[in-house]
Amino acid sequence: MPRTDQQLAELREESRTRILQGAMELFARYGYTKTSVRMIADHTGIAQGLMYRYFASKEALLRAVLDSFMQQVAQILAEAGTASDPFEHLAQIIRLSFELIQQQPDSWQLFYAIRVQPDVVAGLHEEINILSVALMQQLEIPFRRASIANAHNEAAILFAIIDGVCQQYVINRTIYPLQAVTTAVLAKYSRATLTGATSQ
Amino acid sequence: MPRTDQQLAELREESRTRILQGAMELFARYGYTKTSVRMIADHTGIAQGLMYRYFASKEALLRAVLDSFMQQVAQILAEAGTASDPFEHLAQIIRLSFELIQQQPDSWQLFYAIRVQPDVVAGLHEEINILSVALMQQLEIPFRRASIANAHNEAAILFAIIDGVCQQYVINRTIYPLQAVTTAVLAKYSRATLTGATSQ
Amino acid sequence: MPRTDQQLAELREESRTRILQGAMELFARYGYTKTSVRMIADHTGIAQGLMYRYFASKEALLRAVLDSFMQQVAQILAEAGTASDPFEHLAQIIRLSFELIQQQPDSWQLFYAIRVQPDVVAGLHEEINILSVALMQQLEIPFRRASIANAHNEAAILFAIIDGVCQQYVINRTIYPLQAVTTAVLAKYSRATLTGATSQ
Amino acid sequence: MPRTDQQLAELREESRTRILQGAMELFARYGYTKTSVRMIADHTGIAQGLMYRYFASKEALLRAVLDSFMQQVAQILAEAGTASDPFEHLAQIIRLSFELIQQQPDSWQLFYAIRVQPDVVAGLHEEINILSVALMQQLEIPFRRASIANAHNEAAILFAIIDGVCQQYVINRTIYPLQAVTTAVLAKYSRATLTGATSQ
DNA sequence: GATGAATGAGCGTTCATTCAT
DNA sequence: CATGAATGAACGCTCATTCAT
Repeated sequence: MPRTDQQLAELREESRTRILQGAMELFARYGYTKTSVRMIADHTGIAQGLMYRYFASKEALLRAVLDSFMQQVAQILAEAGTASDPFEHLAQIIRLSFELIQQQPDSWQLFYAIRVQPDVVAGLHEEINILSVALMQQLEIPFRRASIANAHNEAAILFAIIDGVCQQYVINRTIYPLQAVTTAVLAKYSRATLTGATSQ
Repeated sequence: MPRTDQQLAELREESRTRILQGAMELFARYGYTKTSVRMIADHTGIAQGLMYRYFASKEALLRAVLDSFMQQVAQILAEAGTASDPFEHLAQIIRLSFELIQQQPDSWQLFYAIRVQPDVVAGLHEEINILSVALMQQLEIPFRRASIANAHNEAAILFAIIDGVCQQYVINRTIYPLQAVTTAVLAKYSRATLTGATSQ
Repeated sequence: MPRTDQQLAELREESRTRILQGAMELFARYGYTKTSVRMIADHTGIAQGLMYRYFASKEALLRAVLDSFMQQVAQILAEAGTASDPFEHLAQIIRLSFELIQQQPDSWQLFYAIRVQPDVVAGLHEEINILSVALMQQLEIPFRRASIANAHNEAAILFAIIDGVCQQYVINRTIYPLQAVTTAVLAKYSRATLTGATSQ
Repeated sequence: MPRTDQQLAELREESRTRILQGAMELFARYGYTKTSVRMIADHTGIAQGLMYRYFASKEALLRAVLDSFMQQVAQILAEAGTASDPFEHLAQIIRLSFELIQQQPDSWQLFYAIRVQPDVVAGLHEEINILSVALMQQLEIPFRRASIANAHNEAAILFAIIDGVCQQYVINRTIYPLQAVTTAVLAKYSRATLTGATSQ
């Protein structure tokens, strides 16, 4: 008895997700280059050939993995600013960012690695830029709401801090003092500091 | 008649440099993995086999490329702090960093790519860490001399800013507003701001 | 529709056998070193890469070839001594040995070549020694049963004769008078000679 | 001041000998395939290119090495038979053979390895055959002088014994009981045994 | 839809040989 | 005569991709 279209669609969706999920894990753990299609097949329990029904190539799979990751990140950060107080909003974003990096450092490492590699995935650059711009705009909001001068540049600098700290952490997870730096960054972006108390 | 020792040494030095230089360019442009030994040979105009007279392996070549780069960077930054005024010192370091990234963005891109890729070169992580620590210590000096509280964390944050900004620039050279950000960072680390004038 | 497990097993078995067989022929004909993986692929009509699904390396393939050969030899010689009379037993072994060398001289040649080459295959030496010792022990039995003095040394000498003759034959198949030598060896190890009739 | 022709000839001869000697050592120690031309150059202290002035190729060098070895062996064995008594003559040959193998097992191992390898050196087979035949003829003499029946086959068998024993020894130098086997072979070819005393 | 055996281009590397000096 | 840097064909091997079932 043939399956209904819906059943087929579900089957497809499940396989696709399984591959995507498994690839994400392995790419994150071993890096894109060192992860072979066979490894993905073994890890996910599907046949090698099947991957090519869902993704045109290994590179396309990487793209899908990164798309999924970036979408996730975009969504999480979009939901970040619930605080009405702009300084608290800022603090939330900072805290959230450093939590995210701790939760799945491997994925971020993959992202960072691909991001600096020119031309590994055609067209990915643009997407990454879109994400970056979106994040920076998110970041700009609280500065603007707090009437901080030069909100755009402030956002760029905070973005750079977060980026830089996250990357240092990812590279050197055991040693990097993420807690201390988090505290320091929060202090630097506290109401007291930003509104000009004597010491920052 | 055999060549003299000096002729030989010159010949060797020239070939070695040519390979190193060409490899640097290609690694930076296409990434380590996507650059094949054949490509290096073709690009530099030497035979494939010759590379192995000067470098034990493709990996050793990468190491040499990175070592050369890191040594250069370490030296430049070590000579950065000539100003007696700690705030000027800070400004010098910031300016210099952003100049360096503009001067050879390809090399930095390669460096950033390798840095987040675990295990591409055995033992390289340690070297990179040593460099990072050295740079952070350089950065700490002016904060300390300026009697800024929590100099260590301040250095970490400034380091993150520079790292983050440089990486953004490298990824998106044409669009990233490096000038504006430089100015903003300099303002943020000016005497006026750090010693607590009303607005930062 | 995926193949059934049995179909798969058959497919695999056929490929494996084909590679093993082809490798045996080429190794025997050209020697291990001069036989390239490409040659084996071309000769057997399979793709180069496929070999590595069945054998971990070219060396592993050689090992498999030799193991298969040695196992065969060990089994054949183990079944050699069916005669109740020790002298007839001896004669059977001698005849059988010289028959075997005629039946597959190439395989023996490969075996002899590898045997004198130290370190071509790690750990193979021990296996070869085990086989040698086993064969010598086989050889010792009839001497002992015939109450010949110094059976151990007699076995060593007969072993050397067989080895020496086989090797000469293999090197120079067209010219070496294997028949005549076989007859002479049989005479030397006949009951009459061994039990001390006037002439040997 | 130009050198005289004779001086040049001596220079040539010395270089040639040096290469030949060094190659022999390395071929014997590591085997032909595993010895690179560079290794020979380093070992002998001459330039790589120089080898090609004296030998057309690495293979030609091997040929020369083996020629030299075979010639040496032929000469030694030719001088072996000084005893007037044919049985003593036989004993001398046997003893000498087993001494030779102990003196330079590496060289013999090289010889054995090349000998069973088809086509490694073009035309070498014939030379080896010539040597074999010469040695067998040497061996035949005492049998004939002792009026042993079937001297030709007896020589073939003794030749096989020596060959087999030497090879076993070479393969397994530390374990093979060369002394005991030597004694046993000498006993087997003693006057008493050959002329038909009761036990062999 | 799913399987995994099969393919073959391309990789990093070695090394006998050549050649400018 | 002697040197050793330079060459490039060939090696063993990997792995993204295809295809028969």
